[in-house]
Amino acid sequence: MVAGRIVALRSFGKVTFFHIQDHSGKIQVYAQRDLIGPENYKIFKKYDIGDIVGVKGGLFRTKTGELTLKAEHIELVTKSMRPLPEKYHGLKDVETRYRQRYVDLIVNPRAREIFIKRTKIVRFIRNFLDARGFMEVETPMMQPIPGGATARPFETHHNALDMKLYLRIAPELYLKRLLVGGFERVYEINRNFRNEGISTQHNPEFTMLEFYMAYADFHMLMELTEELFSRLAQEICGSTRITYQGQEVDLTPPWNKLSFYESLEKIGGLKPEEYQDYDRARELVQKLGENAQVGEKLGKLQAKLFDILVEPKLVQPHFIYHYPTDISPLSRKNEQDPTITDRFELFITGREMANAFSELNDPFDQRARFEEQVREKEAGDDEAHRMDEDYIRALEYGMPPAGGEGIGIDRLVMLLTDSPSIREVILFPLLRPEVTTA
RNA sequence: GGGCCGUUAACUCAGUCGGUAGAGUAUCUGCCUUUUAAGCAGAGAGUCGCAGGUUCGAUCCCUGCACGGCCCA
Repeated sequence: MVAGRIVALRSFGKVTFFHIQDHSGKIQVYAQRDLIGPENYKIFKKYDIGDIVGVKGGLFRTKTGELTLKAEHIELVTKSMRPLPEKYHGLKDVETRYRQRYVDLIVNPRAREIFIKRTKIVRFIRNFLDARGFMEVETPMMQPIPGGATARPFETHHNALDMKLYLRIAPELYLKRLLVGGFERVYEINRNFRNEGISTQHNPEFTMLEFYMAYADFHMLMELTEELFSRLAQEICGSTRITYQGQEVDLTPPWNKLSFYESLEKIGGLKPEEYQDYDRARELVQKLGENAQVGEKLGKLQAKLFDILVEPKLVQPHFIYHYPTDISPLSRKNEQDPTITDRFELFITGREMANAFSELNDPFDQRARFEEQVREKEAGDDEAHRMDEDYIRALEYGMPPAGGEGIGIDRLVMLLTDSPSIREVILFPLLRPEVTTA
């Protein structure tokens, strides 16, 4: 007995060909009146495209050579009350595809394929990390202090405790508490929530991998990242050279490495005095059409210059390292130059794919960084990091030196499935509610 | 938040220089025992996104709104 949904139907009176589809694919069925009986055939003729049927019978090859099930018995399993979209053009309307993903999945093989690959990618990452002694954990999604990133959180309220809670913007500070607790290699793959705009690259809830590795530093993480991405590409796309939206992307290691300042010069075309002089940097940001607040830190201005002048040009994989300390409140300072940190970001196809650093484990420095962030928040930056006394207390017990990294799973899936929009790789992307009546 | 584009049958799309709409698919009926976008003949199916305005008359022109897409901030 084979069961599946009828997705195509060609009837010739006393004989009918149709295709049924299940999770594994499609197969043609041949139904002959004389074989299943005139009464049953009459009932069968009432079935429509979209109905789910069960078929019993043996296999044979038709004239055209297609492997086909010769039905001895057919029964209706589930009746479809709504017609499926047209067989030839399929369902194209993107709004309907996202709102009624169930229909999209029935009729568009490409949609099915993306989500199957997504599952494979996540499974591969888990295996990759598990094989290296990492332990998958779950940390709070609802947090009293939303930390670990600079972003606006969603707020909610717990009635019984009468307290404000936030949906997490990152799991980072909890994962590092686990390093303190002695779990030396931990990771979490789960949702983060950021109360920001929606675009082809942003959904308010998105999936993030974060992992932390005691006694590792950011150099080791670069190697690990190269290995993870190149092996993933090999596994999912069959090659480390892939195509994204018509551009060739070569993920074969080793990848390009440039310091943040080098990238401003070599790729952004700036001279040191243009980005190191506060007033000139601010002027340049404004000239490029970005707003620059009065009290904004130099690092922040430099990051804006980077976003405009450098990031879009990083199509091939690039590690950009040594980010300004101003904009890296959780990263360990560089030994030689305390104005920069031992942090890198990975860019591919002009997009940030990963963010990693040697973790700041000095409680005194961490307190000073938080205090600086609080000052910025008071000065009007509502994305600045908040003070987290318990996190500092945890560091005071001693956190082993460690490297930590975050990788945006949605963007990674976009890259590996050649998808132009994040909504193509999220089963149910956020949309405004439908007005309708359907 | 700004700009541009879209919204017509369940789906994919035409269309009306302003006179209340068509095709193919799907559905229903009839014919058809190897088809695969099967074929032939016929039928039903639309608050032309919503609300105003202009007009004798608006799906079409104007304004606003909603939803969506792309780009920008």
